[in-house]
Amino acid sequence: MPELPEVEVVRLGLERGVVGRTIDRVEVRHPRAVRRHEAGMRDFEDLLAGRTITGAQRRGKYLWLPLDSGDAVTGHLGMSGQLLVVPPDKQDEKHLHIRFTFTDGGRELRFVDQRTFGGLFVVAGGAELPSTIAHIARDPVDPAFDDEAFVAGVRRRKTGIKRALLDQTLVSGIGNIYADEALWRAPLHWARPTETLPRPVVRELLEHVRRVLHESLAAGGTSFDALYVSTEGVSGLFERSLHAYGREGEPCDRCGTPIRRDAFMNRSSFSCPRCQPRPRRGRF
DNA sequence: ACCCACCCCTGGGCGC
DNA sequence: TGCGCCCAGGGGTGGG
Repeated sequence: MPELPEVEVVRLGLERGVVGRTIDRVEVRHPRAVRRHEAGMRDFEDLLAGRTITGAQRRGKYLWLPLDSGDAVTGHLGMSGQLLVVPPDKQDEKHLHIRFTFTDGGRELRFVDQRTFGGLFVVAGGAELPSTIAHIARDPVDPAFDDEAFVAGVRRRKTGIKRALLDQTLVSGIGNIYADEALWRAPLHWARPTETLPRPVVRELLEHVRRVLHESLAAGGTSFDALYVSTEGVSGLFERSLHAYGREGEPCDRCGTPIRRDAFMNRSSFSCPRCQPRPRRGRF
């Protein structure tokens, strides 16, 4: 389940592995892997053949590769998407959906996705910021992220704090794992109403978000269910540093109380019942 | 303008 | 051993 640190690890791999290279051919093997591309998968293939990749960019969990044509190959890894840079003679992965070969005959770029929640598309003139993802907010690792606008935005919402953290139009890059980890560190209960949070508390929470994202990035990300790997196929090591996510029944690292799991938003929320007590009037 | 439920998908784990 | 069910969950969409 790639979130910001995992996607950033992939972006770094793309920067090393495909930037500056010229695409020879693109082969789409699964129609659903090409998303939001009106003209269809054949057009996707045709637009990319012969183009040179000039960069590797990221906003939140979205990635894009600007091309010398001014277009951009844009994509989201969804739950299980992988962008692998592998030797051409390596056996095809079971869920290999899109293959990019290059004019230099070197390593291929492969989009592999078991659950097909992810996908790629070409955005015309999207080299700067693809229009399709213009609604995605900057992420907390972005130097241009506006902390005070985020604080004000959170306090304007009428929702629970975890919903706000997961809202990619308010702040991007945070998914279930890092939301739970930041809330554990804060510590705040996931249902705490946003409008009751004092400014300094929101600022502090933002710092916890930043810190956990940076720490995870330094560890190569979290490979909780082995579906996330780098472009080189390497798993991240941050799972061993998680305090809340996936630790139901295990003792809280702060107070020893067993971590609880709540069903929420069709997913799980992990928290410490003692450090993160339920608010009296929470937004569940 | 904002909030939220629903749906897309596959494989691993588990109970019977 | 096999079947069916649940779970993982980001984000687009459409309804309220």
